[in-house]
Amino acid sequence: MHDIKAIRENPDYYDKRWAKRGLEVQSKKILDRDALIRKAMNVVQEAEAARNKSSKLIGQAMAKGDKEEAERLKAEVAGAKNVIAAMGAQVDGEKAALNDMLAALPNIPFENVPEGDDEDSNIEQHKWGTPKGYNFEPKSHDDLGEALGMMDFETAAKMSGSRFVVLSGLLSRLDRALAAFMLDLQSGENGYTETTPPFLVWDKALYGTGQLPKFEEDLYKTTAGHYLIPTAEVSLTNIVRESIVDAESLPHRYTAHTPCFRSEAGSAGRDTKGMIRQHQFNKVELVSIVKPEDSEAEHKRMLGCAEEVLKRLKLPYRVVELCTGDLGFGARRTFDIEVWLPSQDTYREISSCSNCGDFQARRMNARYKHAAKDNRFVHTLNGSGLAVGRTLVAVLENYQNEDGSITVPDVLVPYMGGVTVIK
RNA sequence: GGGCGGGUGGCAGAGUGGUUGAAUGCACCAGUCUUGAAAACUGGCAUAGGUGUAAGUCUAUCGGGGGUUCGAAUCCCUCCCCGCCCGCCA
Repeated sequence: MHDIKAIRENPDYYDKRWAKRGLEVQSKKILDRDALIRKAMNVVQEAEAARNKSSKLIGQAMAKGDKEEAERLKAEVAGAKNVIAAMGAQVDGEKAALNDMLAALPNIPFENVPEGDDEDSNIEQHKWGTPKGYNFEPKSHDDLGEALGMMDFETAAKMSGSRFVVLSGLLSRLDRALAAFMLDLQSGENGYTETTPPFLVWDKALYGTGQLPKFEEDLYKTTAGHYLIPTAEVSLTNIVRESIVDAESLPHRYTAHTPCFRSEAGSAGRDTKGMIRQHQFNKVELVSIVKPEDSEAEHKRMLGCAEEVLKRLKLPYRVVELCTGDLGFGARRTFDIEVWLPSQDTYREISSCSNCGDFQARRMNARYKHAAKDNRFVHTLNGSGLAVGRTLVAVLENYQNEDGSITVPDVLVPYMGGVTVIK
């Protein structure tokens, strides 16, 4: 959510930053509506003040037994109420319309974010590791998994349709091993508090993190009215919603291993093969709640925490900073981590670390006590640490052997019960 | 799912239609006293918004929404949450 006061004071700045994300001028219609609301509100409030004043006098007149005066005042109040009802309805309607406008506008990028229209303008920050050469044609993860008899898309399709998979045996175990390894790293060494949050949330929680109201079609909704979380970012960030936390308690760092549910509306035909794009996948998420002055440093730290997973798995990757045109709705700055996939001969996204500034905090009213009588909005950050399904894909492809077996990365062997090769 | 009881300021807890934005206690802030602290005493202490250079002033808010009334924390409806009992159930 955007600060209407800030827009009033500096409309050009907002328009310029929104323009970087490909939006037309917004401030004019926002401020026109805002002015209209304030004008109408004045009328309503004056009528309300008159009503309150007369009502109190009625009480006094009644106490004195002055029926005539009371009746006269009642007529006054009735007049005021007509104004309140008519103008009040207009104010409510305009306020809702303004709120809808603001809620649908994306966050504004930080000044230091590279400019550009789309992913072609993203900037590679650094690379780690070197893709190893193969003296055979590397297979795709789904070919490998199916050949092993441990990755079954057809069976999943029978019960759930496309974009689902049944893992079994050692691949199922590998999925669990990866998640456990990531959780141990993030909670044990990196200081994130391990959390088991709800997977079903209300609309207001999704509104808080920015998935609603604009992206409802990407979500699954239950008959009871809950939504399935598309990422644990929703559950973990909403931990601080509608609260005022002590400044000394910051930063808060949370991690959780959860399934994520995405309808993938609009991505028909993309990545239809394999496990890259599923309706349901597991992810270990990282969320930080920090003071505004700490969010840039925390962002770098979080990126490092996510990178560490790939380093220990010895998977080659690169880090890309998203340009203004490629930023997600709620983000002010984002680093993507892309892992090397030999079968595709390219890097594919496996993590996205975003600093949302106070954007989500405003939407969910999450503040910290800066000083007595001075509560300020926190900054929120989220990142994948990592997407488990895509990490499994990367392990299969990068650790494949010519005979179709998979060598288990050293750090995962203890989590695999000592198994060193999947065959 | 059924029944009963609750939801009031940072916390505890009064308040069942008329200067109640809300008693009281605790916590917190400032001051007096003290070498310092504690205790005691004095004062202050909710949030959001409109308006104003400012002092100020006005409006809204007692879980959310709606209603009754000249007037609602108080009455009615509805939803949510918490507690207890029953039923069902991993």
